[in-house]
Amino acid sequence: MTVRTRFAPSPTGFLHIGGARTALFSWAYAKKHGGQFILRIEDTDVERSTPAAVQAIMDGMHWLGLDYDEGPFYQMQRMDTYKKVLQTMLDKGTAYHCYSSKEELEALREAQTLAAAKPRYDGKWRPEAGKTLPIVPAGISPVIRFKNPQTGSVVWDDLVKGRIEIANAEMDDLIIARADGTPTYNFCVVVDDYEMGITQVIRGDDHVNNTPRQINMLNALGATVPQYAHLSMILGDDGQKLSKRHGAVSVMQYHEDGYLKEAVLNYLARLGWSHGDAEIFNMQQFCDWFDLDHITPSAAQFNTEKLSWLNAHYIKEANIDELSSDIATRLAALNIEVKLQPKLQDVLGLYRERVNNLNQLANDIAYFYALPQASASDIEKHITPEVKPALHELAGQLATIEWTAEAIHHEINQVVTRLQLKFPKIAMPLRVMLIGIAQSPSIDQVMALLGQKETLARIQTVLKY
RNA sequence: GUCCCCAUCGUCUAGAGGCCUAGGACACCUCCCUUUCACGGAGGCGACCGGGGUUCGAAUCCCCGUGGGGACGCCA
Repeated sequence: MTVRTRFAPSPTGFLHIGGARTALFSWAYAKKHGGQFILRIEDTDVERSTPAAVQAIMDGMHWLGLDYDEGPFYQMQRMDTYKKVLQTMLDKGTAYHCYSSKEELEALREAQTLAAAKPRYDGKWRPEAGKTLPIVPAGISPVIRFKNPQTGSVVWDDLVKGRIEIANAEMDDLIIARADGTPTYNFCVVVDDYEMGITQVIRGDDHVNNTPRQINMLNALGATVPQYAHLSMILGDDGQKLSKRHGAVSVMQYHEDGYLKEAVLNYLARLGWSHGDAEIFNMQQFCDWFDLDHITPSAAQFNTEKLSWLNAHYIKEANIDELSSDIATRLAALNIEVKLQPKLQDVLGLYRERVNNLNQLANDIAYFYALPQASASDIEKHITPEVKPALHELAGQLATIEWTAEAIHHEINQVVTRLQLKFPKIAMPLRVMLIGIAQSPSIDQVMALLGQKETLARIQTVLKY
């Protein structure tokens, strides 16, 4: 049987880090086994679902390169199918109409909670051999409930958590269609997983409790039960649960925040899954290695520092043209236009080794294309009266030489030696004058890239004071 | 409250009864490299939640605690 997995988000918000990892694992599992990965949009909650959220989710998946083989399928467009199945179940007696009102149910729940019992439906309208049902009230449209078995238990071997057994006595008859006739989540999932031939359901931990109900419905439908793999959740950097109010951000935010998708992907893959000591691997390797056996069943805390470490690695590895185009975009956002000289690729070649973030990279090299603004304290600290003569002398010499890093280095050495100064004594003020801060790569290389004319102009500007 | 799940360095994890004196990675600390800041290199610090079993032998299996999390909607 060919493997078919799916990612089934509800379009009520962006694709966050947890959803992205679920999608990644489902995707990788399908790839690993030469199967299909399906995208299904669970939009039956009309109130909260939005087209913008659908777009946001697809944008996130697209950025990460999580391509799907089938879909997107929208549940709202599959109503006919659901209604047909609903009718079949009603006919077969595995589902029934329930006329209990929302108010009635709420009161019931309240009473049960008060009595410290598990809130659940009391089975008032559940048909039973020899049982007389209440009189159907006029003018009330009923909901449809699934007739869940009341004895025995549901057992499945979770591919992540192992054997899980839940007693049917713990479950009540869940509503599978609302009063307005629209089917609900657990029912749609069952019908879809069945009809789409899903073989492995890989989803979040929070669905563990839905699984036995879904298995019961699958059985009622005479369907093959897929395998289930429940992924534990991802906690925020602070160990707290991620929520809209606290720390949950779109994966696209990582793009904006200067992370390469390769880093995010590698990080996510390694969060809750491992392959021996492997830390750095590309998606091809990940798909080759991926298995459900090595997923940790416990929750994992997100660690931005490790993500940054991976980001640094992938910035070094990145294709230089792709990196350039990314950085040019970020510079544009800073209102800095990349000029022809120095070539952005060359500048990046000098800088990419030292950073772990693309925004930082753009920011660090901005001075090549825009005038830097040194702080008064840096100027005061480094451009002291005693080095000014040296700087003047150097400036004069630099105007005459061939403009290469070697020649510049040689020239600085000459001046330094002649005036009996330490190299940093002159390198630091040069940095402040040229770059605006006292930290940079090798100053001679920076100057070589900046160009003779620009370098001298910047030096003169400062020395005039 | 009921049910379900989880538990190894600060963090991500390796670990399938002897390869464990518990390994790797991030972070941190020290040193080296050095023209500053980084990068890089070499070291270091640092964990099996507690208690009972089972066994010749337990991080690993079982039970009980404890702690954390999840579910209990005409949400998904």
